[in-house]
Amino acid sequence: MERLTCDCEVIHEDAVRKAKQTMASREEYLQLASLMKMFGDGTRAQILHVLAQQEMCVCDLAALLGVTKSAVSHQLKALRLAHLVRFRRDGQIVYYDIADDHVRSILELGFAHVREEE
Amino acid sequence: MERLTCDCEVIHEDAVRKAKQTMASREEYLQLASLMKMFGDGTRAQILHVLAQQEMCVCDLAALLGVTKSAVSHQLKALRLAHLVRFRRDGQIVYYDIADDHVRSILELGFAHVREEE
DNA sequence: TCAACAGTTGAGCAATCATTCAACTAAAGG
DNA sequence: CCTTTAGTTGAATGATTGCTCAACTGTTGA
Repeated sequence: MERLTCDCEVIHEDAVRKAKQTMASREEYLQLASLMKMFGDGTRAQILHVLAQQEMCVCDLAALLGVTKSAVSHQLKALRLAHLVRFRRDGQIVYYDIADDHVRSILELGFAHVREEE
Repeated sequence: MERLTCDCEVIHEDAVRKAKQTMASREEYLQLASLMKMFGDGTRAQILHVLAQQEMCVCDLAALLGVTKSAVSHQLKALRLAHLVRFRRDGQIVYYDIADDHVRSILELGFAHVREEE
């Protein structure tokens, strides 16, 4: 009745109690996950890495990555909603770039990890 | 014929050329994405954050997160394959903890970003 | 005013994914 | 041995997701 999701008792009560104190809220973990999810796709990772070095328009990004403008635009929208990229319009052309330096730092750490392991 | 995926010409050839030089390989972006994907789920983010502070067994993790042992075990397997967690066995009990400090750094940066924005 | 082009959007589809359930392995204790 | 318990695994399922297609917006230049 009181525990629907776990079929076993807590084994180390003190460890669980201690963990509960340092643990963040479920809300925060979901926000963190949403953020990290933006880096968790090959196309988006590539877009972010390119934009971390220079601003670029949708059409050039599409040509660079070898995907349709539509696909890039969809991903850019997701990145925009996550506040990871900014954009400015110049005539018909929309230029995107990285919104803040956290993004660059996270990318660097990620690459460092990937390149170290085997 | 030569461009199947983009219905527009490259607008800024120099920008594209420059980007191509600093760009990593598709392989590397996919590896980066695989890594970041591990942080991109609420349950896994929570597991990683808890394990970043103390080792813990599967059963306690399940009770702490309010999910089944099976769910935790599946996620731990994914984290293991990504080399983000280690484990040791003591009798029937398996203790997990974070594999290296990169994980802690990435978590910290992520949390910093989440807590700053609005 | 209208044709052309950069970009956006939404529906639809295939693929991926997180969880549950049930069956399984492995270790401990009687 | 045999039972119990911690943990793993694989199949099944419902939800998410990334892409494509086609239709649309908005700006430019004739």
